Amino acid sequence: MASGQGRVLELAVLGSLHETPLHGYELRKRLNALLGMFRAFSYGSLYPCLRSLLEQGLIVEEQPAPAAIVGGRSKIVYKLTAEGKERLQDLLTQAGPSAWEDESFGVHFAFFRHTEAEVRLRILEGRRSRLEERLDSVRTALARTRERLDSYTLELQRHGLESVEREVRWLNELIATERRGSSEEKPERSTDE
Amino acid sequence: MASGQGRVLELAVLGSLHETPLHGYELRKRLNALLGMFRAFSYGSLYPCLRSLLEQGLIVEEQPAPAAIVGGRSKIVYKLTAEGKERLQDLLTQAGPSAWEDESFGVHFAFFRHTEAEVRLRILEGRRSRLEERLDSVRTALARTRERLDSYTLELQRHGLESVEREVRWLNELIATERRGSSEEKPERSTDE
DNA sequence: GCGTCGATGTATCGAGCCGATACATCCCGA
DNA sequence: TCGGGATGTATCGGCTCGATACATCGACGC
Repeated sequence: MASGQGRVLELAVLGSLHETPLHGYELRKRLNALLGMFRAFSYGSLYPCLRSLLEQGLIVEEQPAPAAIVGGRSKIVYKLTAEGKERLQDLLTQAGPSAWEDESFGVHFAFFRHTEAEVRLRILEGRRSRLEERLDSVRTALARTRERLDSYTLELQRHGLESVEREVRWLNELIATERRGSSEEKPERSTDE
Repeated sequence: MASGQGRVLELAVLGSLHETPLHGYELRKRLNALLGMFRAFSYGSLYPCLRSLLEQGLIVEEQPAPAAIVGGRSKIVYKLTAEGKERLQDLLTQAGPSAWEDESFGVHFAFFRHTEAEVRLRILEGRRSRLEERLDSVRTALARTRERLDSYTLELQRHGLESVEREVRWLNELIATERRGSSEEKPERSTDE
């Protein structure tokens, strides 16, 4: 049973197949290119997820033209079904913790183009408060134990704190841009799809 | 069978117990405080790891004085054995990929105080080249697909790249400091321990 | 005295995910 | 013609997390 709770791969796959039908190998390449430094899914996750999506009827194996079979190597091309598109819309509407935790935020963000402005804003804000929560708790813990820590640990803490503070600042800019955009007009999506 | 390959928790536990004997709950709190934003181990990892370390004879349950039992709640305090200390020394000497991958680097760094200068340098440099590898591969992939990406994805890529570049710069500073330090003297550790 | 609530404390289970691996085909250059 | 590298599908072992269950302690109000 693959991706029961961790819908994040499910979203990633559905979102990718929404653009164009793909087979596993190519799908993984695109996914990892799409997510860059944030995540890299492995086959051990991808194939079980594809099977699960098949069983749920959210995707189907596409029948290529016979000519294509003769020339090419055997590959299984998956495409979205109508139900799959519905589910994708569902997932894109989610604006709870499952959208802004570490593992999932990047994927949701990568498909923001297909997400409503209001949902985008809530995800961004949710992620920001999540990070600020952590910042608080780490800063508190640090204040209590600062004297007991050596210089390496201190440096590690400092660096960790700084990166997260930087990410919060990044989110602030994004949120400001979103607000500016949504008060005037839809932040123009290019002419794809 | 817990922590068979992923010695990272093993190192974290052994390293913490080296300072002072601890029970599970307190151990976890200290560990997570030590690692700050980098990692947060859960009981689902910690307890199996403790059991495994017990079986290997690297730690033992400490017998508290009877008086302590009467007053306190039942808790199981673990302390390092001689073999445990040996193993810790072993782990601190490791300077391979297992020391500089994402999941483990933070832990190794957090115990740099107990690590030889030469090993520290090799871990730092290993981590740096690991990150530069990833930077290369993502930048290459990005160059090939830049036109097909929307502005959100592009922003995600840009941010991801920037954070990692920043981490490389951080490593550069640390490496420079290490070299300066080791050519003159041990980079003074405060009077703890 | 009594309830109860949050922190302390030990422990396990289900499920997701990764890394390694196996296996097969295609294409290109030596 | 032979081998190596990219393409392609698929699984297995094992680690880790999040949720959860259970129990006790101390402090608080009443």
